[in-house]
Amino acid sequence: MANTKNADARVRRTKKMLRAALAKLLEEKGGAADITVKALCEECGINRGTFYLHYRDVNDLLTGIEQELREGFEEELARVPIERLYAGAPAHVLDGVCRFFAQNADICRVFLCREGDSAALVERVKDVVRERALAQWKQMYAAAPHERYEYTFAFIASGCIGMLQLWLEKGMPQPPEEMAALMEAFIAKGAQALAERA
Amino acid sequence: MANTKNADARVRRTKKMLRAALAKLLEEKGGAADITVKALCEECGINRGTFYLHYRDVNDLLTGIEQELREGFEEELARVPIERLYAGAPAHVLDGVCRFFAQNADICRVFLCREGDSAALVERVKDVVRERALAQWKQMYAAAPHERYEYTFAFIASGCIGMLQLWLEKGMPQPPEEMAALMEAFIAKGAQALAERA
DNA sequence: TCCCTTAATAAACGCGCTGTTGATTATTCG
DNA sequence: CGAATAATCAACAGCGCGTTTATTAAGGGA
Repeated sequence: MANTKNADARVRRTKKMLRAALAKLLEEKGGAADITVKALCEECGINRGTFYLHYRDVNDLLTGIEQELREGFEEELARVPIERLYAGAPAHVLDGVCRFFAQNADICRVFLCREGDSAALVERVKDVVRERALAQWKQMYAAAPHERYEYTFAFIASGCIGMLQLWLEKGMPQPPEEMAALMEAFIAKGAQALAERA
Repeated sequence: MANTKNADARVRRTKKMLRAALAKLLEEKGGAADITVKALCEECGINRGTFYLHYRDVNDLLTGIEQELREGFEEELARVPIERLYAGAPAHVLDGVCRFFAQNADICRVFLCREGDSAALVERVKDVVRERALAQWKQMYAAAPHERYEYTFAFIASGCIGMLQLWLEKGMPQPPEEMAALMEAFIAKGAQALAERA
Protein backbone atom coordinates (compact mmCIF):
# COMPACT_ATOMS: atom_id res chain seq x y z
CA MET A 1 0.00 0.00 0.00
CA ALA A 2 2.54 2.53 1.15
CA ASN A 3 4.80 0.85 -1.31
CA THR A 4 2.34 1.52 -4.08
CA LYS A 5 1.82 5.16 -3.23
CA ASN A 6 5.36 6.42 -2.86
CA ALA A 7 6.46 5.45 -6.30
CA ASP A 8 7.11 6.57 -9.79
CA ALA A 9 4.01 7.39 -11.80
CA ARG A 10 4.93 4.61 -14.21
CA VAL A 11 5.05 2.05 -11.41
CA ARG A 12 1.66 3.10 -10.17
CA ARG A 13 0.24 2.83 -13.65
CA THR A 14 1.66 -0.63 -14.17
CA LYS A 15 0.46 -2.00 -10.85
CA LYS A 16 -2.96 -0.52 -11.37
CA MET A 17 -3.30 -2.16 -14.76
CA LEU A 18 -2.12 -5.49 -13.42
CA ARG A 19 -4.72 -5.40 -10.69
CA ALA A 20 -7.45 -4.60 -13.15
CA ALA A 21 -6.30 -7.45 -15.36
CA LEU A 22 -6.24 -9.83 -12.42
CA ALA A 23 -9.74 -8.86 -11.40
CA LYS A 24 -10.99 -9.39 -14.92
CA LEU A 25 -9.34 -12.77 -15.33
CA LEU A 26 -10.56 -13.85 -11.92
CA GLU A 27 -14.13 -13.11 -12.88
CA GLU A 28 -13.72 -14.81 -16.23
CA LYS A 29 -12.11 -17.96 -14.96
CA GLY A 30 -13.97 -18.01 -11.69
CA GLY A 31 -11.02 -19.43 -9.85
CA ALA A 32 -7.63 -18.10 -8.94
CA ALA A 33 -6.13 -21.33 -10.21
CA ASP A 34 -4.37 -21.39 -13.54
CA ILE A 35 -4.19 -17.69 -14.05
CA THR A 36 -0.94 -17.27 -15.85
CA VAL A 37 1.54 -14.43 -15.75
CA LYS A 38 1.51 -14.38 -19.50
CA ALA A 39 -2.26 -14.00 -19.72
CA LEU A 40 -2.14 -11.27 -17.12
CA CYS A 41 0.41 -9.28 -19.09
CA GLU A 42 -1.32 -9.80 -22.40
CA GLU A 43 -4.57 -8.65 -20.83
CA CYS A 44 -3.21 -5.21 -20.11
CA GLY A 45 -0.60 -5.03 -22.83
CA ILE A 46 2.37 -5.13 -20.53
CA ASN A 47 5.68 -6.78 -21.12
CA ARG A 48 6.04 -9.98 -19.20
CA GLY A 49 9.41 -8.91 -17.90
CA THR A 50 7.81 -5.85 -16.36
CA PHE A 51 5.64 -8.08 -14.19
CA TYR A 52 8.67 -9.68 -12.58
CA LEU A 53 9.99 -6.21 -11.88
CA HIS A 54 7.26 -5.85 -9.28
CA TYR A 55 5.97 -9.25 -8.24
CA ARG A 56 7.49 -12.63 -7.63
CA ASP A 57 4.59 -14.55 -9.14
CA VAL A 58 0.83 -14.47 -9.58
CA ASN A 59 0.24 -15.32 -5.97
CA ASP A 60 2.32 -12.39 -4.87
CA LEU A 61 0.09 -10.02 -6.78
CA LEU A 62 -2.96 -11.79 -5.43
CA THR A 63 -2.05 -11.57 -1.78
CA GLY A 64 -1.35 -7.89 -2.19
CA ILE A 65 -4.94 -7.18 -3.10
CA GLU A 66 -6.16 -9.54 -0.42
CA GLN A 67 -4.17 -7.69 2.16
CA GLU A 68 -5.67 -4.35 1.21
CA LEU A 69 -9.15 -5.78 1.48
CA ARG A 70 -8.37 -7.28 4.83
CA GLU A 71 -6.94 -4.05 6.17
CA GLY A 72 -10.08 -2.21 5.15
CA PHE A 73 -12.21 -4.81 6.86
CA GLU A 74 -10.07 -4.68 9.94
CA GLU A 75 -10.55 -0.93 10.20
CA GLU A 76 -14.28 -1.36 9.95
CA LEU A 77 -14.27 -4.10 12.54
CA ALA A 78 -12.32 -1.96 14.97
CA ARG A 79 -15.28 0.37 15.16
CA VAL A 80 -17.67 -2.35 16.29
CA PRO A 81 -18.61 -2.28 19.98
CA ILE A 82 -18.58 -6.00 20.37
CA GLU A 83 -19.54 -6.00 24.03
CA ARG A 84 -23.03 -4.87 23.10
CA LEU A 85 -23.51 -7.95 21.00
CA TYR A 86 -23.74 -10.29 23.95
CA ALA A 87 -26.21 -8.18 25.81
CA GLY A 88 -29.03 -9.62 23.80
CA ALA A 89 -30.14 -6.27 22.50
CA PRO A 90 -29.29 -5.86 18.82
CA ALA A 91 -28.25 -2.28 18.41
CA HIS A 92 -27.00 -1.87 14.87
CA VAL A 93 -23.46 -2.65 15.89
CA LEU A 94 -22.75 -4.65 12.74
CA ASP A 95 -24.24 -2.25 10.24
CA GLY A 96 -20.87 -0.80 9.33
CA VAL A 97 -19.36 -4.20 8.65
CA CYS A 98 -22.19 -5.25 6.39
CA ARG A 99 -22.04 -1.96 4.55
CA PHE A 100 -18.33 -2.49 4.00
CA PHE A 101 -19.05 -5.76 2.26
CA ALA A 102 -21.76 -4.16 0.19
CA GLN A 103 -19.46 -1.36 -0.90
CA ASN A 104 -16.63 -3.70 -1.85
CA ALA A 105 -18.92 -6.32 -3.28
CA ASP A 106 -17.00 -6.66 -6.56
CA ILE A 107 -13.78 -7.65 -4.88
CA CYS A 108 -15.42 -9.55 -2.06
CA ARG A 109 -17.40 -11.67 -4.44
CA VAL A 110 -14.20 -12.83 -6.07
CA PHE A 111 -11.99 -13.22 -3.04
CA LEU A 112 -14.39 -14.24 -0.38
CA CYS A 113 -16.74 -16.52 -2.16
CA ARG A 114 -17.03 -20.16 -2.96
CA GLU A 115 -14.96 -22.06 -5.47
CA GLY A 116 -12.60 -19.15 -5.47
CA ASP A 117 -9.80 -21.31 -4.15
CA SER A 118 -8.72 -18.25 -2.31
CA ALA A 119 -9.32 -19.77 1.08
CA ALA A 120 -6.44 -17.89 2.61
CA LEU A 121 -8.31 -14.60 2.81
CA VAL A 122 -11.38 -16.20 4.30
CA GLU A 123 -9.27 -17.72 7.01
CA ARG A 124 -7.52 -14.46 7.72
CA VAL A 125 -10.80 -12.64 8.06
CA LYS A 126 -12.01 -15.30 10.44
CA ASP A 127 -8.87 -14.90 12.48
CA VAL A 128 -9.33 -11.17 12.66
CA VAL A 129 -12.88 -11.52 13.90
CA ARG A 130 -12.04 -14.23 16.37
CA GLU A 131 -9.04 -12.49 17.83
CA ARG A 132 -10.86 -9.24 18.19
CA ALA A 133 -13.71 -10.97 19.98
CA LEU A 134 -11.23 -12.63 22.32
CA ALA A 135 -9.37 -9.42 23.03
CA GLN A 136 -12.60 -7.66 23.74
CA TRP A 137 -13.53 -10.38 26.14
CA LYS A 138 -10.30 -10.09 28.04
CA GLN A 139 -10.70 -6.37 28.27
CA MET A 140 -14.22 -6.67 29.56
CA TYR A 141 -13.61 -9.29 32.19
CA ALA A 142 -9.90 -8.82 32.84
CA ALA A 143 -9.40 -12.55 32.71
CA ALA A 144 -8.38 -15.22 30.27
CA PRO A 145 -11.54 -16.71 28.80
CA HIS A 146 -12.41 -20.34 29.10
CA GLU A 147 -11.46 -22.38 26.06
CA ARG A 148 -15.17 -22.78 25.41
CA TYR A 149 -15.36 -19.14 24.37
CA GLU A 150 -12.66 -19.53 21.81
CA TYR A 151 -14.77 -22.11 20.07
CA THR A 152 -17.81 -19.94 20.28
CA PHE A 153 -15.97 -17.03 18.78
CA ALA A 154 -14.78 -19.32 16.02
CA PHE A 155 -18.41 -20.22 15.45
CA ILE A 156 -19.42 -16.59 15.29
CA ALA A 157 -16.61 -15.59 12.97
CA SER A 158 -17.20 -18.41 10.52
CA GLY A 159 -20.93 -18.06 10.77
CA CYS A 160 -20.85 -14.39 9.89
CA ILE A 161 -18.60 -15.00 6.92
CA GLY A 162 -20.86 -17.78 5.72
CA MET A 163 -23.93 -15.64 6.01
CA LEU A 164 -22.23 -12.81 4.14
CA GLN A 165 -21.07 -15.19 1.43
CA LEU A 166 -24.61 -16.31 0.79
CA TRP A 167 -25.73 -12.70 0.77
CA LEU A 168 -23.11 -11.76 -1.81
CA GLU A 169 -23.96 -14.77 -3.91
CA LYS A 170 -27.59 -13.78 -4.02
CA GLY A 171 -26.65 -10.34 -5.21
CA MET A 172 -27.39 -8.64 -1.90
CA PRO A 173 -31.17 -8.36 -2.19
CA GLN A 174 -31.37 -7.25 1.44
CA PRO A 175 -30.01 -3.94 2.71
CA PRO A 176 -26.90 -4.26 4.89
CA GLU A 177 -28.83 -3.20 7.96
CA GLU A 178 -31.16 -6.16 7.67
CA MET A 179 -28.25 -8.56 7.45
CA ALA A 180 -26.62 -6.94 10.43
CA ALA A 181 -29.80 -7.27 12.47
CA LEU A 182 -30.10 -10.93 11.51
CA MET A 183 -26.54 -11.66 12.50
CA GLU A 184 -26.90 -9.82 15.75
CA ALA A 185 -30.10 -11.59 16.67
CA PHE A 186 -28.62 -15.00 16.01
CA ILE A 187 -25.41 -14.25 17.86
CA ALA A 188 -27.28 -13.08 20.92
CA LYS A 189 -30.11 -15.56 21.11
CA GLY A 190 -29.45 -18.30 18.59
CA ALA A 191 -32.25 -20.11 16.89
CA GLN A 192 -34.63 -19.01 19.61
CA ALA A 193 -34.56 -15.57 18.06
CA LEU A 194 -36.13 -17.08 14.99
CA ALA A 195 -39.06 -18.55 16.82
CA GLU A 196 -39.77 -15.28 18.53
CA ARG A 197 -39.75 -13.41 15.25
CA ALA A 198 -41.67 -15.97 13.25
CA MET B 1 -15.70 -45.61 -4.94
CA ALA B 2 -17.58 -48.36 -6.72
CA ASN B 3 -15.24 -47.64 -9.55
CA THR B 4 -12.31 -48.33 -7.29
CA LYS B 5 -13.68 -51.56 -5.89
CA ASN B 6 -14.76 -53.41 -9.02
CA ALA B 7 -11.39 -53.34 -10.65
CA ASP B 8 -8.26 -55.21 -11.36
CA ALA B 9 -6.04 -55.72 -8.35
CA ARG B 10 -3.35 -53.72 -10.11
CA VAL B 11 -5.65 -50.75 -10.53
CA ARG B 12 -6.60 -50.81 -6.89
CA ARG B 13 -2.97 -50.95 -5.92
CA THR B 14 -2.07 -48.01 -8.14
CA LYS B 15 -4.91 -45.82 -6.96
CA LYS B 16 -4.19 -46.63 -3.37
CA MET B 17 -0.57 -45.66 -3.74
CA LEU B 18 -1.48 -42.43 -5.50
CA ARG B 19 -3.80 -41.47 -2.69
CA ALA B 20 -1.16 -42.15 -0.12
CA ALA B 21 1.31 -40.08 -2.07
CA LEU B 22 -1.18 -37.26 -2.39
CA ALA B 23 -1.85 -37.28 1.33
CA LYS B 24 1.84 -37.20 2.08
CA LEU B 25 2.58 -34.36 -0.31
CA LEU B 26 -0.40 -32.42 0.98
CA GLU B 27 0.90 -32.60 4.49
CA GLU B 28 4.40 -31.71 3.40
CA LYS B 29 3.49 -28.76 1.26
CA GLY B 30 0.56 -27.70 3.35
CA GLY B 31 -1.38 -26.58 0.32
CA ALA B 32 -2.96 -28.36 -2.57
CA ALA B 33 -1.39 -25.81 -4.86
CA ASP B 34 1.65 -26.76 -6.91
CA ILE B 35 1.47 -30.45 -6.27
CA THR B 36 2.71 -31.85 -9.51
CA VAL B 37 1.81 -35.06 -11.27
CA LYS B 38 5.48 -35.79 -11.60
CA ALA B 39 6.13 -35.43 -7.88
CA LEU B 40 3.12 -37.60 -7.15
CA CYS B 41 4.37 -40.41 -9.36
CA GLU B 42 7.92 -40.19 -8.12
CA GLU B 43 6.63 -40.34 -4.56
CA CYS B 44 5.17 -43.79 -5.04
CA GLY B 45 7.43 -45.00 -7.81
CA ILE B 46 4.82 -45.07 -10.50
CA ASN B 47 5.22 -44.27 -14.13
CA ARG B 48 3.85 -40.88 -15.01
CA GLY B 49 1.92 -42.34 -17.90
CA THR B 50 0.14 -44.65 -15.51
CA PHE B 51 -1.32 -41.67 -13.70
CA TYR B 52 -3.02 -40.44 -16.84
CA LEU B 53 -4.49 -43.89 -17.29
CA HIS B 54 -6.73 -43.19 -14.29
CA TYR B 55 -6.98 -39.46 -13.70
CA ARG B 56 -7.22 -36.39 -15.88
CA ASP B 57 -5.02 -34.28 -13.62
CA VAL B 58 -4.11 -33.69 -10.00
CA ASN B 59 -7.41 -32.04 -9.28
CA ASP B 60 -9.26 -35.07 -10.54
CA LEU B 61 -7.51 -37.26 -8.01
CA LEU B 62 -8.12 -34.67 -5.33
CA THR B 63 -11.83 -34.36 -5.82
CA GLY B 64 -12.17 -38.11 -5.72
CA ILE B 65 -10.96 -38.25 -2.15
CA GLU B 66 -12.97 -35.19 -1.25
CA GLN B 67 -16.09 -36.84 -2.54
CA GLU B 68 -15.57 -39.92 -0.41
CA LEU B 69 -15.14 -37.80 2.67
CA ARG B 70 -18.21 -35.79 1.85
CA GLU B 71 -20.31 -38.89 1.33
CA GLY B 72 -19.27 -40.20 4.70
CA PHE B 73 -20.17 -36.94 6.33
CA GLU B 74 -23.46 -36.82 4.53
CA GLU B 75 -24.38 -40.24 5.88
CA GLU B 76 -23.57 -39.12 9.37
CA LEU B 77 -25.55 -35.94 8.96
CA ALA B 78 -28.59 -37.84 7.77
CA ARG B 79 -28.84 -39.42 11.21
CA VAL B 80 -29.10 -36.09 12.99
CA PRO B 81 -32.57 -35.17 14.26
CA ILE B 82 -32.23 -31.51 13.41
CA GLU B 83 -35.63 -30.52 14.67
CA ARG B 84 -34.51 -31.10 18.21
CA LEU B 85 -31.78 -28.52 17.79
CA TYR B 86 -34.14 -25.59 17.75
CA ALA B 87 -36.04 -26.68 20.79
CA GLY B 88 -33.43 -25.14 23.02
CA ALA B 89 -32.68 -28.39 24.78
CA PRO B 90 -29.31 -29.81 23.72
CA ALA B 91 -29.80 -33.51 23.45
CA HIS B 92 -26.60 -34.95 22.04
CA VAL B 93 -27.91 -34.73 18.50
CA LEU B 94 -24.54 -33.65 17.08
CA ASP B 95 -22.40 -36.19 18.87
CA GLY B 96 -22.24 -38.44 15.85
CA VAL B 97 -21.11 -35.67 13.55
CA CYS B 98 -18.33 -34.59 15.86
CA ARG B 99 -17.22 -38.16 16.30
CA PHE B 100 -17.06 -38.54 12.55
CA PHE B 101 -14.63 -35.64 12.36
CA ALA B 102 -12.59 -37.09 15.17
CA GLN B 103 -12.38 -40.45 13.47
CA ASN B 104 -11.36 -39.01 10.13
CA ALA B 105 -9.16 -36.36 11.64
CA ASP B 106 -6.17 -37.11 9.42
CA ILE B 107 -8.01 -36.45 6.21
CA CYS B 108 -10.18 -33.71 7.62
CA ARG B 109 -7.19 -31.80 8.85
CA VAL B 110 -5.78 -31.69 5.35
CA PHE B 111 -8.94 -31.12 3.38
CA LEU B 112 -11.04 -29.09 5.69
CA CYS B 113 -8.56 -26.84 7.35
CA ARG B 114 -7.09 -23.48 6.78
CA GLU B 115 -4.50 -22.59 4.19
CA GLY B 116 -5.35 -25.84 2.50
CA ASP B 117 -6.57 -24.00 -0.55
CA SER B 118 -9.08 -26.76 -0.81
CA ALA B 119 -12.02 -24.45 -0.34
CA ALA B 120 -14.23 -26.51 -2.59
CA LEU B 121 -14.83 -29.24 -0.03
CA VAL B 122 -15.57 -26.78 2.73
CA GLU B 123 -18.18 -25.15 0.56
CA ARG B 124 -19.74 -28.46 -0.34
CA VAL B 125 -20.00 -29.46 3.28
CA LYS B 126 -21.63 -26.16 4.07
CA ASP B 127 -24.10 -26.71 1.29
CA VAL B 128 -24.97 -30.15 2.59
CA VAL B 129 -25.62 -28.83 6.07
CA ARG B 130 -27.58 -25.87 4.86
CA GLU B 131 -29.75 -27.79 2.47
CA ARG B 132 -30.51 -30.44 5.00
CA ALA B 133 -31.51 -27.83 7.53
CA LEU B 134 -33.79 -26.22 4.98
CA ALA B 135 -35.37 -29.49 3.93
CA GLN B 136 -35.98 -30.38 7.54
CA TRP B 137 -37.64 -27.06 8.07
CA LYS B 138 -39.98 -27.55 5.16
CA GLN B 139 -40.87 -30.98 6.41
CA MET B 140 -41.62 -29.70 9.88
CA TYR B 141 -43.70 -26.74 8.94
CA ALA B 142 -44.93 -27.77 5.51
CA ALA B 143 -44.14 -24.34 4.16
CA ALA B 144 -41.37 -22.56 2.35
CA PRO B 145 -39.24 -20.80 4.93
CA HIS B 146 -38.69 -17.09 4.94
CA GLU B 147 -35.45 -16.01 3.30
CA ARG B 148 -34.25 -15.03 6.75
CA TYR B 149 -33.96 -18.70 7.64
CA GLU B 150 -31.75 -19.43 4.71
CA TYR B 151 -29.26 -16.93 6.03
CA THR B 152 -29.51 -18.36 9.49
CA PHE B 153 -28.86 -21.84 8.24
CA ALA B 154 -25.89 -20.51 6.33
CA PHE B 155 -24.67 -19.06 9.60
CA ILE B 156 -25.12 -22.35 11.38
CA ALA B 157 -23.43 -24.39 8.67
CA SER B 158 -20.41 -22.12 8.41
CA GLY B 159 -20.24 -21.66 12.13
CA CYS B 160 -20.12 -25.38 12.81
CA ILE B 161 -17.40 -25.89 10.24
CA GLY B 162 -15.41 -23.04 11.71
CA MET B 163 -15.70 -24.43 15.19
CA LEU B 164 -14.67 -27.88 14.02
CA GLN B 165 -11.72 -26.44 12.12
CA LEU B 166 -10.40 -24.82 15.26
CA TRP B 167 -10.96 -28.02 17.15
CA LEU B 168 -8.98 -30.04 14.60
CA GLU B 169 -6.22 -27.45 14.56
CA LYS B 170 -5.84 -27.69 18.30
CA GLY B 171 -5.50 -31.42 18.07
CA MET B 172 -8.93 -32.16 19.46
CA PRO B 173 -8.22 -31.74 23.17
CA GLN B 174 -11.93 -31.95 23.91
CA PRO B 175 -14.01 -35.08 23.44
CA PRO B 176 -16.46 -34.95 20.54
CA GLU B 177 -19.40 -34.86 22.90
CA GLU B 178 -18.23 -31.65 24.47
CA MET B 179 -17.93 -29.99 21.10
CA ALA B 180 -21.36 -31.20 20.15
CA ALA B 181 -22.85 -29.79 23.32
CA LEU B 182 -21.17 -26.44 22.71
CA MET B 183 -22.46 -26.25 19.18
CA GLU B 184 -25.92 -27.22 20.20
CA ALA B 185 -26.05 -24.67 22.98
CA PHE B 186 -24.92 -21.87 20.74
CA ILE B 187 -27.29 -22.81 17.95
CA ALA B 188 -30.24 -22.87 20.29
CA LYS B 189 -29.55 -19.89 22.49
CA GLY B 190 -26.64 -17.98 21.03
CA ALA B 191 -24.21 -16.09 23.18
CA GLN B 192 -26.74 -16.03 26.00
CA ALA B 193 -25.99 -19.66 26.55
CA LEU B 194 -22.46 -18.68 27.44
CA ALA B 195 -23.50 -16.24 30.11
CA GLU B 196 -25.73 -18.82 31.71
CA ARG B 197 -22.94 -21.36 31.80
CA ALA B 198 -20.22 -18.99 32.92
C1' DT C 1 -2.58 -74.85 -15.43
C1' DC C 2 -2.48 -72.16 -19.49
C1' DC C 3 -3.51 -68.18 -22.17
C1' DC C 4 -5.80 -64.11 -23.29
C1' DT C 5 -6.71 -59.73 -21.56
C1' DT C 6 -5.32 -55.62 -19.69
C1' DA C 7 -2.47 -52.80 -16.58
C1' DA C 8 2.03 -50.87 -16.03
C1' DT C 9 6.44 -49.48 -18.00
C1' DA C 10 9.98 -46.96 -20.64
C1' DA C 11 11.33 -43.50 -23.72
C1' DA C 12 10.53 -39.90 -26.47
C1' DC C 13 7.79 -36.00 -28.52
C1' DG C 14 6.07 -31.00 -29.05
C1' DC C 15 3.99 -27.59 -26.36
C1' DG C 16 3.55 -23.69 -23.41
C1' DC C 17 4.68 -21.08 -19.40
C1' DT C 18 8.36 -19.88 -16.32
C1' DG C 19 11.85 -16.85 -14.53
C1' DT C 20 16.02 -14.53 -15.93
C1' DT C 21 19.22 -11.87 -18.77
C1' DG C 22 21.33 -7.99 -21.58
C1' DA C 23 20.76 -4.32 -24.50
C1' DT C 24 17.72 -0.57 -25.87
C1' DT C 25 14.11 2.91 -25.65
C1' DA C 26 10.92 5.93 -23.20
C1' DT C 27 9.36 8.44 -19.23
C1' DT C 28 9.60 10.83 -14.85
C1' DC C 29 11.13 14.15 -11.79
C1' DG C 30 14.56 17.29 -9.67
C1' DC D 1 17.69 20.02 -19.71
C1' DG D 2 19.79 15.75 -17.98
C1' DA D 3 20.51 11.96 -14.83
C1' DA D 4 17.91 8.18 -12.99
C1' DT D 5 15.08 4.47 -13.67
C1' DA D 6 11.01 2.15 -15.53
C1' DA D 7 9.35 -0.32 -19.44
C1' DT D 8 10.33 -2.86 -23.67
C1' DC D 9 12.08 -6.45 -26.74
C1' DA D 10 14.15 -10.72 -27.78
C1' DA D 11 16.17 -14.69 -26.54
C1' DC D 12 17.47 -18.30 -23.22
C1' DA D 13 17.40 -22.81 -20.68
C1' DG D 14 14.37 -25.30 -17.66
C1' DC D 15 10.51 -27.95 -16.47
C1' DG D 16 6.16 -30.02 -16.12
C1' DC D 17 2.40 -31.29 -19.13
C1' DG D 18 -0.24 -34.52 -21.77
C1' DT D 19 0.18 -37.87 -25.42
C1' DT D 20 2.08 -41.51 -28.12
C1' DT D 21 4.61 -45.71 -29.32
C1' DA D 22 6.26 -50.32 -28.46
C1' DT D 23 7.25 -53.51 -24.78
C1' DT D 24 6.90 -56.08 -20.44
C1' DA D 25 4.41 -57.93 -16.55
C1' DA D 26 0.62 -59.27 -13.94
C1' DG D 27 -4.23 -60.83 -13.29
C1' DG D 28 -8.11 -63.82 -13.67
C1' DG D 29 -11.35 -66.90 -16.19
C1' DA D 30 -12.01 -71.41 -18.61
